[in-house]
Amino acid sequence: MAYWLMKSEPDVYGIDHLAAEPDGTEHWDGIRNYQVRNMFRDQFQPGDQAFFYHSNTKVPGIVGIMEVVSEAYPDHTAFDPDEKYYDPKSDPEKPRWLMVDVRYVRHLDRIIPLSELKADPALSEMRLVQRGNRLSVMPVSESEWDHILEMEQRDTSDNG
DNA sequence: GCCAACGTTGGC
DNA sequence: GCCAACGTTGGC
Repeated sequence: MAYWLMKSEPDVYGIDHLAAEPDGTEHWDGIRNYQVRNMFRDQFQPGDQAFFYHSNTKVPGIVGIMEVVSEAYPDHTAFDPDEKYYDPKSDPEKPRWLMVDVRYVRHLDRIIPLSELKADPALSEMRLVQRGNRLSVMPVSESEWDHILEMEQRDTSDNG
């Protein structure tokens, strides 16, 4: 089983949107990056776990956990001219872009902000905290995953 | 809103 | 195949 981190802007589609879906399940569409497409195609498996990360917001950070519940399949939004991420070069006969289904698992007990992830030496190898990283989906190692779940339980109050 | 960093496109 | 121009991402 693999671990992932997947970014979304909460104003567009946040973890509360996913939690409110029927069965907490929705497809993760709109990916138009080849590295991510290849990860979907070659590495994503049902049962994989993923952090839900809120980007482009006041406090960017990890807010919850979801589970991958499908293998990769064609992203149909690429075929629809009315869609924001329409790509005329993606042929339905030979789809260029893929998506996976994910299911809401839970919110974290607290948001773990990017600033805290960046400050933690144990996470210095994460793509997320490295300069100029622009991937919206990236792998997380098992040790990083476990470490972040330990951070979740950490008391961050000043005199706690 | 700014802008650094990066991926993609397309002329040559 | 090179690389400048352009568009996008996303933290700040």
